[in-house]
Amino acid sequence: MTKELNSVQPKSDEVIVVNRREQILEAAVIVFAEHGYFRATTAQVAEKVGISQPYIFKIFKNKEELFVATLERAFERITRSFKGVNAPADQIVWEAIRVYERLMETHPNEIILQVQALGIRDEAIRQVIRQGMRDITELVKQIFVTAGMEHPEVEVSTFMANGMLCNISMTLGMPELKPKHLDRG
Amino acid sequence: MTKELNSVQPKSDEVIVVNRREQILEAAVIVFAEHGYFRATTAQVAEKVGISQPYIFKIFKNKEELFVATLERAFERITRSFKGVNAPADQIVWEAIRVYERLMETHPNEIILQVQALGIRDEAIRQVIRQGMRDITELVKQIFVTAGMEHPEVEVSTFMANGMLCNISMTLGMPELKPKHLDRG
DNA sequence: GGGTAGTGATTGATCAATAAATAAATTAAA
DNA sequence: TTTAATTTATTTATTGATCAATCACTACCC
Repeated sequence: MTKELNSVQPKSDEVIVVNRREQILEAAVIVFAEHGYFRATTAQVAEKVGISQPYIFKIFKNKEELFVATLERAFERITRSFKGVNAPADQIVWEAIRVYERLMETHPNEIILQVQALGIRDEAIRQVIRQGMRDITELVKQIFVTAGMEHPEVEVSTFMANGMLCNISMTLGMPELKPKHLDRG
Repeated sequence: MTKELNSVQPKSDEVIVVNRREQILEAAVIVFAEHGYFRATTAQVAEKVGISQPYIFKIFKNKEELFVATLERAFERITRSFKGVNAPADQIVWEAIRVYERLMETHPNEIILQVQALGIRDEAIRQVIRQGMRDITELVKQIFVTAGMEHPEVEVSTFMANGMLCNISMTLGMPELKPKHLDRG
């Protein structure tokens, strides 16, 4: 049922040292997205990696820190994706949408993770998501301004709102909730 | 610290029978909004009502059912608020926004509850929030159509997107995230 | 023989949920 | 109209599970 993720073939005698931290994060994203932060157990994450449950705590101080790390990773991927975006003013929004849509296809679990995090009341997690939202907003604004857009503030806000509705639509499994703009130009 | 909510003054000999179910729901909204569904304990809810913890389970089958009830209550309040909305096509959106903004002021905890619920992976809760979203979307659409609006589908979608961003802005305590439309017409 | 990578066994808290008992109120009987 | 019976409201005490986190140990490599 739960497939291990660390299926690494050592080439002859050369031992491939996989990064345990990365492996754990990779598994954690999946487990957290499926069961939610609180229902997910460190044992499930460990099982998916193929290590013992206590070993998680050799690498992450506690469960919260593990979740924070997965969340930060998710936000970093978003900002990294947006960093390269560049287009003339009349195309920049569609370009940004395109980039984000691809991200949602390739890393749906990270999107789910973020929607989860919106509702978590633990302060450490709230801080991460606040910072993440700030970073994305600022970055998108910078992109829109650079493209020479008319009303960047309003456009950024609209972009964030529709992006959020996209996330929620996906997390809830309600495709009918997706923003209607996106249907056709 | 945690103030009891059932401070009811019986008028002379006339005994005012307060509805325990309602009292519990009232307390639950507060406790859930503050700590989140999973961290909130039934003991905290009970303490706030001024009853014993096990008594909660005489009225609600389990914790999940209690949460579902609070969530349904929150959604009902939203739909009830929108039910009466009516205005000409060029004012209907602002009217809907006005109504929703008042709701956010009077019942912020119910909004927080909904944002929380977006990320919860338990199937019973997901169903409630899916239905709630469907109900609101449909109702807003009906209002917009009745007002004789040009592109109701797109407008409803935009309304939902900005509404969600509002909710998130509130839940995260990030006023700067609020939709920029709302600043001025 | 010390460092790195890892495991098995265990514990200590936390809570939802149950069960058994009690008090209070309401109805019925005498 | 007092009292007995019965139902309703509520509590105390307890349990049973679940898990994050710790500790003490092993195996391997340089």
